[in-house]
Amino acid sequence: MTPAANPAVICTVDVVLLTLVQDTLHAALLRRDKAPFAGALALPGGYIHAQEDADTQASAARVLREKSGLQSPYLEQLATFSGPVRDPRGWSLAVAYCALVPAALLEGGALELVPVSALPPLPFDHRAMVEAAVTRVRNKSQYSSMPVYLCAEPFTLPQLQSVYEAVLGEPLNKVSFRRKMEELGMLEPMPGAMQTGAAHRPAQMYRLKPAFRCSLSTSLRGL
Amino acid sequence: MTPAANPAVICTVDVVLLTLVQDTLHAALLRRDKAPFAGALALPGGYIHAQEDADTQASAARVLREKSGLQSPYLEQLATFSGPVRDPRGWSLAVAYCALVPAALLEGGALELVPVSALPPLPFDHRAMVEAAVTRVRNKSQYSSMPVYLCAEPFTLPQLQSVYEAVLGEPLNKVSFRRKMEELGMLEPMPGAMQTGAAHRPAQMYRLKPAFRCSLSTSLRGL
DNA sequence: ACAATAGTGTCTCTAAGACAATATACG
DNA sequence: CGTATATTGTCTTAGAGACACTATTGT
Repeated sequence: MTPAANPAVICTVDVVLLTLVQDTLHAALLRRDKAPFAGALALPGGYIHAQEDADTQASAARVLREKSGLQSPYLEQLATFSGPVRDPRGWSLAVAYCALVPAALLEGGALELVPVSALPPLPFDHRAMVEAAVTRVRNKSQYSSMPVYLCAEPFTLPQLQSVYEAVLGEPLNKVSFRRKMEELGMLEPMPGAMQTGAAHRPAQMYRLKPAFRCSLSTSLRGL
Repeated sequence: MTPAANPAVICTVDVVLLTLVQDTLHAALLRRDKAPFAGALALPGGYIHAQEDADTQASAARVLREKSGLQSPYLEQLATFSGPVRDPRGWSLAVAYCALVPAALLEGGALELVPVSALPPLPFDHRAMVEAAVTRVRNKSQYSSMPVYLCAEPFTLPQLQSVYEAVLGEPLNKVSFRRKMEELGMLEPMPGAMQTGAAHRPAQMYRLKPAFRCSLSTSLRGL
């Protein structure tokens, strides 16, 4: 059987871009300007460009760049959604990616931030994609440093803890949290950099160790 | 932009079928009878059939059925691999699935079982797929009941423990293991069924509770 | 000096692992 | 009865959370 013997599959990528606004997870939505579902809010997505994309991860990065201007946030493959009915144009396949960025980077863009707990009706199976992304982030937050990418660098440990608490939806023990961050070994204090200005003891500023920066390259086959 | 504006992407599924032979993880390989790589050992895989497949999970189940006769093992989406060079025919995309079956079900099939630690050179990026599957199984074995699907029912707890130990590659504490199985709550003892015949106390036989049988339907969007 | 939050030391409690005692088959 | 493995009870130990104490800033 040759490729031509099968009707073409519509191949796309969709990006669930999550960020934290006022201690609440928000998904970035975009108003569609083309059919199908023109005018509706949906996840940023687009066709895979076989001419230019090195792989679907590159497609997702390109889509994100074209639609939001963002260059290289945390970007991780989520899952692939497919079937004959999810897209009215026909049998389609969408590789969903999850991106995490600090909210400050989204200022002024065309993206609309909506709390993941109050999503409007979404076209395709975009709701399932958002739910998969939120589930993934919540799960990985329990044992990994994933939420770090929701935090603008540099940050203090109390700030980072509140990010974890927002994602997990529950308060964390301060001592345990610091022990955990210590043993993950991904953070390094910035000598002399303190968060000052408040009427109390200043907090040490931290940043990701260089080895963990820009995970675009390392997360390719991470799981 | 219309779908036709983009060169067609070659859409396939590949299945990493894992089983346990003599306490060692083995992957099932098949000798390819068509180009590319005709004659080489490779993962069972095939084109997505947009006419007949309800989604890529169905494609994977169909490929498995056609190539091995297996009906409904544990089947879970792993990741999607893509790019211009992985397939000599052109820019391609393969949704990789991981299947787990007891070795007894593979008797007499055309599949060749090879220890995952001694894979021959594989075409496409099939080696990366096997590695992703093994990593996934090892990770999930630490906290889930995934290895149960490598065990033919009914089984005894000592048998199941040895399956876990084989997958994880390390001995487990007997008391902790039984506590863990207890709290996972997926197993039920079969009243009166004992593994007899050996010169020692017989072991209770267990099986999966019905709710956890045939995970094909439940693992669709499991992660 | 006081208020407020950062950072650390220590106690307690829970859960995992080690150890060991008991149970039950076959020969 | 002896041997071998299943199953269960108990002790020990490591890690997580609670609590509280010290540190350091601005007012």
